[in-house]
Amino acid sequence: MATVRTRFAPSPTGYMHIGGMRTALFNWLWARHNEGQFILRIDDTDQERNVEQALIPILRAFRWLGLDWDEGPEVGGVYAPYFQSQRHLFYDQSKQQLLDAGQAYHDYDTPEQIRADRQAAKKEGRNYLNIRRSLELTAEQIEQYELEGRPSVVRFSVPRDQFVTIDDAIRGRVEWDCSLICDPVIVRGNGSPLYNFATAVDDGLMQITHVIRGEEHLSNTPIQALIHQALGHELPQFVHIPYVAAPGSKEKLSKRKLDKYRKNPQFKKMFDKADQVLPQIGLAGSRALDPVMVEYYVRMGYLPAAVLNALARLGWSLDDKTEIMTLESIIDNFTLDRVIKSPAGFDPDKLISLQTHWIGQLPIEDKIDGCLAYLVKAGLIDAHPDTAVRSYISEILVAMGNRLKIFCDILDHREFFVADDQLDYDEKAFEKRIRKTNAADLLEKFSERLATTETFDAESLEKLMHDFVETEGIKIGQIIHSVRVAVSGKSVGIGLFDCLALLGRKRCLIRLDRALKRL
RNA sequence: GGCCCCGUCGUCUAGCUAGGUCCAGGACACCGGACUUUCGAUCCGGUAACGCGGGUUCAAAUCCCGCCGGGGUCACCA
Repeated sequence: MATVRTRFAPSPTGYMHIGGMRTALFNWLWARHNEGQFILRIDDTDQERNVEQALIPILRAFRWLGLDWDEGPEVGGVYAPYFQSQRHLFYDQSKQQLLDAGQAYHDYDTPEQIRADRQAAKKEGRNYLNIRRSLELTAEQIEQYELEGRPSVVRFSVPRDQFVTIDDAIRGRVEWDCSLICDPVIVRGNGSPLYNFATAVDDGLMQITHVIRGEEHLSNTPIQALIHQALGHELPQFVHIPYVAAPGSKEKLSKRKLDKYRKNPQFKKMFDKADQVLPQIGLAGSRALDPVMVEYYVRMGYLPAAVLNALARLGWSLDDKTEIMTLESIIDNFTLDRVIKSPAGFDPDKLISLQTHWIGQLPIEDKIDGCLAYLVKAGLIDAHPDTAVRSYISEILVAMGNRLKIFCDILDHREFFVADDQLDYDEKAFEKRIRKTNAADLLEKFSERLATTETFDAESLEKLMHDFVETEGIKIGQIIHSVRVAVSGKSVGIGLFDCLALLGRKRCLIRLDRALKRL
């Protein structure tokens, strides 16, 4: 059996689409599962801008997830070049082959003519089929046109008396009536090839065995199949996987609908989080960074393992139970027959839950490193923390437990890093837990206890609290919330005694005092 | 509108190829309870789905037909 060769062919857009990443992942997975090759090819036939620049975020996304490519940019390969913009020779050759065989022709129709044809078809309510006027031209007329320098495109000549059939690995047998298919333009007036043509030429030349792509490409598959056929290529196995839909919808996830997504309840959380975090770490607002891009997850502090796990579960499953999977396990078990047919809505909540799992698996040192980056960027600690700082963070992380889901969540606990006089108070919490409850008296007394107690670890502090409550003859709820707000500025957070112990006696006393003075 | 694809809890999905063990399983979310300290933490529990209508059959989520619904795509973009 031939070696499995899959490919992902991104257009250099300057960012990596999360749905595209999922497609890339499936291609990579299938190649790795079969010990075949995964090729990265850059579809830049229509690129005016700086391709190299636009490619950086895409390659970075691949590297971040640990998806390596056997052939492609930077690594080369026997089928080089891997940029379509550098493959004109091949396209010219194939174009000529088609032209010579009468399977393609120069079309001299003007855009105006074509537009008129389309409108006429629409008006009459029939399917638009291009009119092959240029085929009626005499040799003299063509010569005349060429002399005039009249522009022409090259169209592939669809055999209108046929049916094209493909046997898709996921959809099964799909058939199209060629008499309904327009002759596609394969080469522009300026000589550059078009997607459907370049793709078929390259997939054939590069010996691609499996074309795994989003279902949205199903409709241009007959054209590619026809071109393969005309070029004498063996047809690759087509694998049309369901596209990734926006959360809670069946619509394809699209970068153009960002404004709409900001209102999507699930996506909204992600946007809000970015709005809150990014300014703190010196990045512009989330306008430049959104959850449709892989970059978002990188910058927010998600784990590759989590994103990989979530992406793999979008349209694919191992069995009826397994949710948590390592990349190795996914590779081992990844088969095409377990890919689902219907669109898969991207679920941010599921991602978070997977992320929570994977971050929980991380060795503490890695967790520290992950959080450190955010603390440094936010200016809360020095760039080169000593071991004391590291172990302080370590203790905080232990106390946080699964409250830390994403690395940037560490910024929700600024209270452990800011100077005592810089601590911000949540005014609503302060009002409710301190001002309204007339907590001043109790806080003062509690403060005295803290000042005199011998040991200041979580356990003894808890004991101290219970003693205090008993001697004062109050309920614990009457004091504990006030203390929390006084020392941390907020009403929620890690366990109170862990919080007090972490801050240490001195800071607790200063903060308690400061809170009292605000009254 | 033409062509094509899809349709199981709110969401991701298992089951459908070889009909019964499925009054449909798991996970996330949600709701509730517990933890005589909060919580977006932890533990426990609960609600919740085979789009509709016909067939075939002793038996259908699973097979057949029709309908309805959703989506993708119709460029000298990829």
